[in-house]
Amino acid sequence: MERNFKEIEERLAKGWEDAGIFEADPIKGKPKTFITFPFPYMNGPLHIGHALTSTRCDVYARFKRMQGYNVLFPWAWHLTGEPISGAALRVKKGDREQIKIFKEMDGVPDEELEKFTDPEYIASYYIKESKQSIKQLGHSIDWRREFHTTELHPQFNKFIQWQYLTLKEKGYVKKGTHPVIWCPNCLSPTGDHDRLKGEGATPVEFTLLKFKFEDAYLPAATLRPETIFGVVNMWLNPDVDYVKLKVGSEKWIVSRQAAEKIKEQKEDVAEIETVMGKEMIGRYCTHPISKEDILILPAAFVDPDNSSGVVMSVPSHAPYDFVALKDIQKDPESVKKYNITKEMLDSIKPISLIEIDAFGEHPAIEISDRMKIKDQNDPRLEEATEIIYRAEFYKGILKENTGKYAGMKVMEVKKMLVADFEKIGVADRMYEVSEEVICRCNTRNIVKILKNQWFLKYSDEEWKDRVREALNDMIILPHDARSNFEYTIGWLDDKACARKGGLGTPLPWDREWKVETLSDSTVYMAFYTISKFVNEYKIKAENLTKEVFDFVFLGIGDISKIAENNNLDEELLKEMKAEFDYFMPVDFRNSAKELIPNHLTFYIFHHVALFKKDKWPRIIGVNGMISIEGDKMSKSKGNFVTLKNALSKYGADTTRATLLYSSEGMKDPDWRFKSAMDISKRLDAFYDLALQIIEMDGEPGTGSARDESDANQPKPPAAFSLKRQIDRWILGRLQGHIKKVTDDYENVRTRSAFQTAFFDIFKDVRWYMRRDVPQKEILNHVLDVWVRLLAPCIPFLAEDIFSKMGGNGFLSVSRWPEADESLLNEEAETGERLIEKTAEDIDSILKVTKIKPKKIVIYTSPIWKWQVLEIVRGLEKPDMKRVMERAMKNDELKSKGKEISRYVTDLLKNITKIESRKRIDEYMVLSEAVGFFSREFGCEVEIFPAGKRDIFDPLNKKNQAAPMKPAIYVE
RNA sequence: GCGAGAGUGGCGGAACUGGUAGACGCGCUGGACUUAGGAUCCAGUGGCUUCGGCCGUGGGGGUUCAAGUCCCCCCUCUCGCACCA
Repeated sequence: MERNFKEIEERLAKGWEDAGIFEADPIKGKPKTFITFPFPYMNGPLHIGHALTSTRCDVYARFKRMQGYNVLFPWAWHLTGEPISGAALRVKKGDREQIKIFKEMDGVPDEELEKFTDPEYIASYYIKESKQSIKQLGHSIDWRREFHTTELHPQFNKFIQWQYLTLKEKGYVKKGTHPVIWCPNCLSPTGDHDRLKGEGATPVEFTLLKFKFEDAYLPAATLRPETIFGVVNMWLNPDVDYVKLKVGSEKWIVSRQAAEKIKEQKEDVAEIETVMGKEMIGRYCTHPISKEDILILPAAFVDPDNSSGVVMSVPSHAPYDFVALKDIQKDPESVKKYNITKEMLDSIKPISLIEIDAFGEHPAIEISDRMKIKDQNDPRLEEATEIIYRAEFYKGILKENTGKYAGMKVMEVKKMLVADFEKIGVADRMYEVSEEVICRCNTRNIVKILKNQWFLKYSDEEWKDRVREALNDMIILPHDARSNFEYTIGWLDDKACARKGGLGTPLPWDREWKVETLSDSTVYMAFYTISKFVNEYKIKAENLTKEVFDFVFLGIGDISKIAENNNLDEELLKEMKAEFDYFMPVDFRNSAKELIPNHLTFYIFHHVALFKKDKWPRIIGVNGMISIEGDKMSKSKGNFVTLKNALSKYGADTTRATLLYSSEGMKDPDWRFKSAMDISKRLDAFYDLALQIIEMDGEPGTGSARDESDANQPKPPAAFSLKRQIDRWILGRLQGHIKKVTDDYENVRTRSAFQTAFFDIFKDVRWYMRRDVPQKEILNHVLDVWVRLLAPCIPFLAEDIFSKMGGNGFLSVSRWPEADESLLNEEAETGERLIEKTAEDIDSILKVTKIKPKKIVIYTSPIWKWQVLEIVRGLEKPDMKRVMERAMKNDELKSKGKEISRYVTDLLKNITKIESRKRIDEYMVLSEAVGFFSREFGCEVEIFPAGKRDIFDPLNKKNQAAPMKPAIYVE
């Protein structure tokens, strides 16, 4: 029969939904498992990466449900942040790129696209579509608890406000100031992914050293404030417009571009007038420390876009300065127009202030000579600067002329020096981007100091300690990932938790700020436990006050008063609290590994801050990052695989199995079209085999295994006839598989689980059917266990086969099989191994001799060889002498000294190859399999024990017979 | 640069505490069954080979009776390093 996955999947999804089997309510005394998937962001359709992570959650949910846990697996949607509202705005403006993404990548039809100017509409569109996909994918979700974030959901909004009010109360939220990369056009911080250029760029702090110039200051920007002691001239760009600024009570002269930055970084800044660069050249400013006159010289290399546009010159330690100065000194004519004379130029001499072993008096001069740098346009100046900077920073020591800093290392003195200079009003600071940043809106970005920004105090050591405590009690899967959490907790610093743009929940005490996306996704799982009531009873947002949440989540307050104050039924309030108490904490949460340094760690932080210890998270699972055909998945590359497309192409089971089988641990899985096709074919084959078993002759189809009292428990196998080794073998193997698969699911090792539950059992069943006439009852039982083991991975197919077997109710809520240790059968295992190996050996003999066999004779090992083998195995360091000593003590062996020594020599040669199997009665095992051998090779087969006298043995083969390696004669 | 993970056949990938490397799947080769087969079943499949073996887990050293696995050095790839979902 054809496997029509569409028909099967649609029918069963509806069946599950109609029966409501995935809806979970508290059941007294029944253990629960609470599983959550990080709610997806709805600015586009779900993709195959979401599906990987969510399917891992669903596998765990289905597994635990079958194990008898009351499993709650809810779902919600994340709308917080800029992208949805940004996209809506771009659609409104007719942005072609954006419209193309919606149309071509996401497949949004034109009539829908028209409404995409509204962020709420975009969200609702994708929620609808995604919900459909998740249902189709067979996730066992309790949809009654569905919700979405931001103020678009007033009740959830209240929940986040409760969270933040509580955090603030506890002192985990504070006000702060912070430099960010800022787009002056969008009027918002620009994150990495919002940049056309400058990914990875960060704000860098420059020290401004203020040189008095007439009634103002020239603030020279530098990363090397200690070199102030070596300044001999000043550089300004003659072709640049400078601006005189009022900065507080001072006046600064900086480039026009710098003025715009300073406005974003300082208080009380106003522009006074424009000053042309060339007007200032040839005049003198005053050194802030030595008070000496410093000549201002022209320099084209001064970039008005970089920091203040004012550069101090330290030719002794800065190659640029040295080379530029030399260029001018060589050609005094060029600066004559600024009224600069040769004498003025010649009086400028480098001042050395840093001592370093690798260089002499003037390192910058030395390196410029060494590298034969021609002039200030030489591109290698960059490299020279780098070399000197590094060498001096790590190894340099300040000289006598630096006053109180003399003798100190450069790397140690920086901070102290800046602090000192700031104190005496000589230094200030400004921020600059570490490299050019261009926003997606095509605007060049600057650094802005955000004031009155709200921060989560992740730097708090006490908080961190409690997070570490929580982490210690948690299970991290895979275990390797734990160190990533520890590392993250270590470096985590205060984090801005609110933004001004995009969608979100306003901070209750400062409503112009909205809780940003990584900060409103940390404890929302608690909301699932009450969203059922919110949805069902349409509880109003205004009734969800802080005291209500305090009561439900923390057990604080008097229930009657709270009920009255908030117009809520007391019973309802009680039920909400009971629901929370029952289902919390979250037992299992899973996501991709990229979320460890932020979301997953924040998740622990907030739980620890808000809830009692018994509500802290239990297990976190992580998986790798998915790629498509070996490439990173991205919309711009056009290799974006949506869940919807995968489902329509391959169906749910194939999609699930392909994902689950694609990787394990932290390895990055790769989605390949071909793998999906392979899996699909294998599933077809499995379906055929299952139907074949069901339709086999024998007891009518109900063969497997139910009893009325416990509808879905597999039948105790003891009732089967286990006379044949092959029957004992397959049941024994099955127990081993049950144990392994159970352990794999427990640790969410889906690849291993699927390997065993699908392929390994498949292989065993094939062997069973080939080896002898199969017993229908046994196959029915195997299939019954088999579909249970597969149900978490391929729920539709497993469920369908289960129902075709005549199973009662739904497999999805049937019992998980338990391994029956008493059925593990090493003897049968060894026996089958012997048969398999013997068949292989005969095969290769036939191949080499090219005989078409008329008769095959198999000679099994004599007992004494087993005995000798056991002696060898029993010795820690076997050698000939010790083995023979032992053997000669045995009366049965004594008479065979010569033969034994020959055999032992052989054994010791291949000592590493000895299999440690228990002795079996080979003669009996092979005799039982005579039928199998004759069928396989199409001829008469005889078995003799090699130890027996007077047996048919024309080529004297029997002496070669050894344990697990019978001798073979073919004619 | 820092932290984490990884590098194994033609391919995807196994190998838990060091113990027959390449499980399982794909592909390929041969065979069986077939009106047919892109179906199914069976067998073979790391390289070299004078057919006795020899060499093989990114590269180079080391520990051990025994190393993909442990130790040291180096190379390459992936993810993360925050105001972004």
